[in-house]
Amino acid sequence: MDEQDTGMKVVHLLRAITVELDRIGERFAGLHALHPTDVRALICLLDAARAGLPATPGMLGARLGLNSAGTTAVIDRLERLGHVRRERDSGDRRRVLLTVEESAVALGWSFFGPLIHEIVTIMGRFDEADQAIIERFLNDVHEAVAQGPAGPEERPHPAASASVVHVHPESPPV
Amino acid sequence: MDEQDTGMKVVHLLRAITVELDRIGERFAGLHALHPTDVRALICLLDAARAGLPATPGMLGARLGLNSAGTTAVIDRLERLGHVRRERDSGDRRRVLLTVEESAVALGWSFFGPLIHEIVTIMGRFDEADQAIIERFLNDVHEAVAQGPAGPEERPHPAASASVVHVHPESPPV
DNA sequence: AGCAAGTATCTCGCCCAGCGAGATAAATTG
DNA sequence: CAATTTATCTCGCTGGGCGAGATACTTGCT
Repeated sequence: MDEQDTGMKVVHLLRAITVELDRIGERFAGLHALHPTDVRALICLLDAARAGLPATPGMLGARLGLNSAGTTAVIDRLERLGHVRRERDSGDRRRVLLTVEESAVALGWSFFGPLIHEIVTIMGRFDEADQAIIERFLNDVHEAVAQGPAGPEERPHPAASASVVHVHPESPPV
Repeated sequence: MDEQDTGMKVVHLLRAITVELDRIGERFAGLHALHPTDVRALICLLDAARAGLPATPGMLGARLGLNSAGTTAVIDRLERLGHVRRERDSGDRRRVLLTVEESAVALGWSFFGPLIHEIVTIMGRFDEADQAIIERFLNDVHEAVAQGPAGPEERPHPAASASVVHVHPESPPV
């Protein structure tokens, strides 16, 4: 087999995995009366919590590519379901801090736990050297996708990039 | 480092890659006056075309988890933009066959081409044995995610699963 | 053949997520 | 302490997607 072919096969596998993970997220959303956006928001808030960073509506909206109105709506929904709580920051009283409730954490684990366990198991079937190779590969891919395709096409603010995007009326393909 | 830790690191990398690929898809959508759903539809149609399978609205709607009304709307939008064409199946005249126009294929490559090239390049930096390991790993992960998390929870029709999902009013989290 | 049942797609009317614009409240600066 | 900046929320609107039903064609039954 040619190296290019293996490369393309890997590209398609990565895309297929992405599609499936999206589908799983949607299923999770449907099962718990959430919208896909709400799930993304929860993931974002849990990431922040794990990293020990304070989560605010502003940061959440930027991360999700929503404007302030939409962000308020997402938080309203999650709060109504009891998954997050708003608290005024006592230091800077303009800010609202978002904390995820225990229920949300448990909810996430109950759904994604088995899948995570499965992937850890798959990793366990490789010896340490091979695990290192896999990790290196994924790291490289992550770096590649993190800086976006087609090189630095445009990235005004690293955080709030998705809010407005210019549209080329008719960009001639290739 | 402990094996579990490496496993979890890989899980987080996979999730991060998924998030970034989603973001890239959204950016692509915004740049070309498409909705995320339209992009997913194009990917789906291109996959079918590459596999040599006939694409119909029914199959597309099932794949995207849309009902028939939504499916019609997606196709209307793509057709209006000149990315797909409807053709009556001469054999079974109830059916409509969808063909993607050259413009759509070129469009996809112009955006995702560089990213694909980058990943192929990354793969090229590994020797053949390591490439095989990476491919095996991704294959295993793909199988794991393809059959969904938490085992066979429910899958009435393998195709049209996402259309209706039962909601447990309050499933107690583990 | 001819009619009932099944299948693939489309039309109509509604709901609600997200957007743009603007309001409010608190911190910072001169 | 007024003016400006920052963080969040409220209001009205657009449009993607849904449920229900219509339409057109195929297949099965007698």
